[in-house]
Amino acid sequence: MKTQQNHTPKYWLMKSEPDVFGIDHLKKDKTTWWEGVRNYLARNYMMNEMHVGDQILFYHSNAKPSGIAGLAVVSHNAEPDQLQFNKKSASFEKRATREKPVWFCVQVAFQHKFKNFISLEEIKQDPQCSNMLVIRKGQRLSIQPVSEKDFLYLKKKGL
DNA sequence: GCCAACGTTGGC
DNA sequence: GCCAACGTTGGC
Repeated sequence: MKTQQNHTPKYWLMKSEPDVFGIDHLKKDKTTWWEGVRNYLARNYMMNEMHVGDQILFYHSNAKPSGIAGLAVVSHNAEPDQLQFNKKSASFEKRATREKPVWFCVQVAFQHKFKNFISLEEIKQDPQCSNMLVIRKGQRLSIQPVSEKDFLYLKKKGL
C-alpha cells in the first residue's frame, strides 16, 4: 500500500498594508482569513500549495518604511473567500456562486513581531538575500514563495 | 504625487 | 487570439 506523502513545510512572504492590516492588527486578532486577494497566481498558491504549518514572513507594503515586520503561520487550509459573496464588498465577485466559488484564502495566525524590523532597503543591500523575489523591480505579487535558507536567515535576523 | 511594471478587459 | 487601453500595485 502506498503511504501518503507528508507535506514538507513551505515558506512564504505575504504583503499587507500596515494602515489597513499590519502585524499589530494580527497580533491583536490572533488569526485572520487572508481575504481580498484577487490575483490568480496568489490564489493558486493559497488554494494548492499552502498548508497548515507553512511559515510566513509578514511584509508591510506601501509603508514608511516597507519591510518585514514579523512572522505568521498558516493556521487553516484554503476555504472560499467570503468577500466574493458580499455585494457591498469591493472584493465582490459576480461570477462566484456558493457551489462554485472563484476565490479562496487561507487563515493565518500571529507568531512574532520582529524586534528588528527588516526594511526592504536592508534586504536589497544584503547579498545573502539576492535571490528573493521581493527585491525585484516591478514584483507586485502579494504572496511569494521564499526559500528555506532565506526564511531562516531573515527569521534569525528579525527576532 | 509620480510612474514603472504588470494584470485584466474588451473590441476586433 | 491579439493587443491597446485601462486599472492597480507599490516603491520612491
